[in-house]
Amino acid sequence: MVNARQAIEAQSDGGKLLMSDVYQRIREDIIMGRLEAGRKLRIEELKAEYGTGASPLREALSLLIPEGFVDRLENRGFRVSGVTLTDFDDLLDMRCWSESRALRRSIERGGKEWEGEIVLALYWFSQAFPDHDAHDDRASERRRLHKTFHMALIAECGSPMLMELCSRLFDRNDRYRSLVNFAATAERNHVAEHEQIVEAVLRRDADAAVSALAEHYGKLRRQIEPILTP
Amino acid sequence: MVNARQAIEAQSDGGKLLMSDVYQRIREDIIMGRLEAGRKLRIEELKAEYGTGASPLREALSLLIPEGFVDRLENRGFRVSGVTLTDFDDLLDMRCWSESRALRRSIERGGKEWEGEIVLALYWFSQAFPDHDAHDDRASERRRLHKTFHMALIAECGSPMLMELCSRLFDRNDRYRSLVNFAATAERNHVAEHEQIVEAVLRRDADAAVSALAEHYGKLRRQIEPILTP
DNA sequence: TGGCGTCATTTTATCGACAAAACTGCCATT
DNA sequence: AATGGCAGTTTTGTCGATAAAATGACGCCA
Repeated sequence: MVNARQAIEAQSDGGKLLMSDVYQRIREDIIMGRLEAGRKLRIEELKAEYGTGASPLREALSLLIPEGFVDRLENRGFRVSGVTLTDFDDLLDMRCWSESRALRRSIERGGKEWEGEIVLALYWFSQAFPDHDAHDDRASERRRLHKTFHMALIAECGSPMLMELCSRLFDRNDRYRSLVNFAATAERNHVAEHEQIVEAVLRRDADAAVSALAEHYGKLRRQIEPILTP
Repeated sequence: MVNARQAIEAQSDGGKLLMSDVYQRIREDIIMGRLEAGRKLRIEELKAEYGTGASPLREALSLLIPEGFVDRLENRGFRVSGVTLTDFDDLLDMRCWSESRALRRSIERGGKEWEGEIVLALYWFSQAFPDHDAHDDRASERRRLHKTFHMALIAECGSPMLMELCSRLFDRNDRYRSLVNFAATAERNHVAEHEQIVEAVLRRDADAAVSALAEHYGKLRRQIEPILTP
């Protein structure tokens, strides 16, 4: 769970705060599965791992608690929050209806430049994809492009709160994505799935777009199920 | 055997950690408007006010950031996040559709004991209300009973995440509620508004319940508007 | 008057230290 | 063999001190 750091550090913008840096690194490490679910987060260990003192660490972990990535027990420290099939199903349901709403409103409100952003984001994502590679920074970059695409879809929904909700749910979902191994992922044709959504969006066919999106999100469910049922 | 420790834990919520206590106090102070929007939160001031060191304070404030109650600027400290009409409208919209969903699902799934909880919560709320009083602890108690009632309505939606979302939105909304003075509040017949919702719920009339709920939430909009338009 | 650099003061972010709590391994007792 | 203390070790939560950054005051000069 260590050395893919430079890329993320470089991207962390303006962060003269030691704490912001460690926050983003821990967050990404949890999302990418480098810090596995349920793992104890001992302050001394993290100090060595992330090269900082206890105060920035504790602040960073505190930020991650309301986001649902970290749990805390009184006098028993921090740990990475768990992943369960029940939680995933809840998440999937939340995502389907909140993004559906956001997508419908974007389709109503979005103009040509919105369409352009989507097409562009899809292009970059599809470029990144064939080059599949389980190596950490590649995976991080792919995740970034994937998120950029999905956020572009709903960018014109007109509600900052709804955008933030979708963003948070997306990141929580990526914890589950990182659980499926790469072979399984390669079975799906991700680019085609996304193209299908875009095609419906460009036709301004909200119903088709929403159902393609739901279908897209639902596919991970079938990959996750065998992993989380013991 | 009930030992003393459990009793204390049960009585003081989140008990032994100094930080949990200060977290809840600051949170409530922001929601109730005792810490007004935009106000600078200097650590030294807070140390005196809440009687603790810098570390618990910074952790508590960090928890409040993702919840949207506190903003942070690099090397410029913390401040209470702002309230605007735009933000309120976004919030109102989010609340209407997320609680509508939660309420519909509760009406589908909830049983007799769910109905009982609602009736009970309404009873306690209506008891607390006529005794109106702008005094702080009364206001806090009324807020608590009001929230208990609304959470009881959606308690059977079956989605922990949706419940948490509604809970967070409710608390953010209460910041706006605390802006309207008590005279204005007294003009409304709060108990009647809530009874109307309950009546529709007990008839299992989801459409009527949802629209009564939306109507209820919308009423604050008219009270807020003159306050936030300068 | 009004903009600008400089210096002193305040405020922030971080570190190291310490008391209290939790965990661990061991031994005696049943 | 299992249970229940008991001491030693780790780990947590909090405090005070300190360097870096921001803020504010003041005088200088156009």
